[in-house]
Amino acid sequence: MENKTAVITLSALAQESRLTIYRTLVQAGPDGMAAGKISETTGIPPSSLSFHLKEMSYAGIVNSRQESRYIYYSANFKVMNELLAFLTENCCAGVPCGVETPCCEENA
Amino acid sequence: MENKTAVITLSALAQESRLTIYRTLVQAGPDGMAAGKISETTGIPPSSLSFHLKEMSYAGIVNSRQESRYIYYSANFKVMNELLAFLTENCCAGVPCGVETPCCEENA
DNA sequence: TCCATATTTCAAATATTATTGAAATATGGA
DNA sequence: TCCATATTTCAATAATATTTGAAATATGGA
Repeated sequence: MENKTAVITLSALAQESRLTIYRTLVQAGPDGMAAGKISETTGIPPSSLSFHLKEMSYAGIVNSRQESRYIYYSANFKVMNELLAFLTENCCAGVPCGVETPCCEENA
Repeated sequence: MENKTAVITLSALAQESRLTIYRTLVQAGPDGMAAGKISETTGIPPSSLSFHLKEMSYAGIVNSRQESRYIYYSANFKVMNELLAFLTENCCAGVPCGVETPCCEENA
């Protein structure tokens, strides 16, 4: 991951509405949640929500799929893992240390 | 960590100059780097650098200490670990998975 | 096709953030 | 104290992001 890519990914999370949306989708799990339901759950008006989901899609932290009249959005764990790896890269200058941050390889 | 705190932490990283500064400090290691040297290394003018370091300090992702006429800034690994934990919280709805993201507990 | 509903786009206003030269402040050595 | 240098603050500008109602578009069922 490059610096610019990481900034785009981080920016997609560094905003209250979007972080709320992201965490709602993490909770919702791999099947995701329809846009209308996200709006209802978070209290974010549809047009604002759509704006933010577009940003998040562009950054790659969410995926979407259409199902009948609904569009389901879900968290993209693969991109999140890449971001975490980038942020901890060269951490401790290579010295091994104890912390382990498990994340969802299965849903990646 | 709360949603608002996480947004502040993420915002402190979600900007090209600041991510560059942060990664420079991660490379520099626990002893950190003097402000002037950071400016020189990254090409960010002193006044801009000062502005960004202030943001980063407020968010807690960097620490600083004065040494003679120099102020040394260093990455705060503890806060970064807390952020990573927050981002991966409830990941996979509790299902254990294989990815491990080691980070610097020793420098926390 | 027609309708109800789900979602997105548009547009305009508002709010927030970033940039940087110049001035101010702080520090320690001579 | 005086000077050289390190860093921050100020202030004005520029750039970017956020918000949301209304309108447009898309979808599938009747």
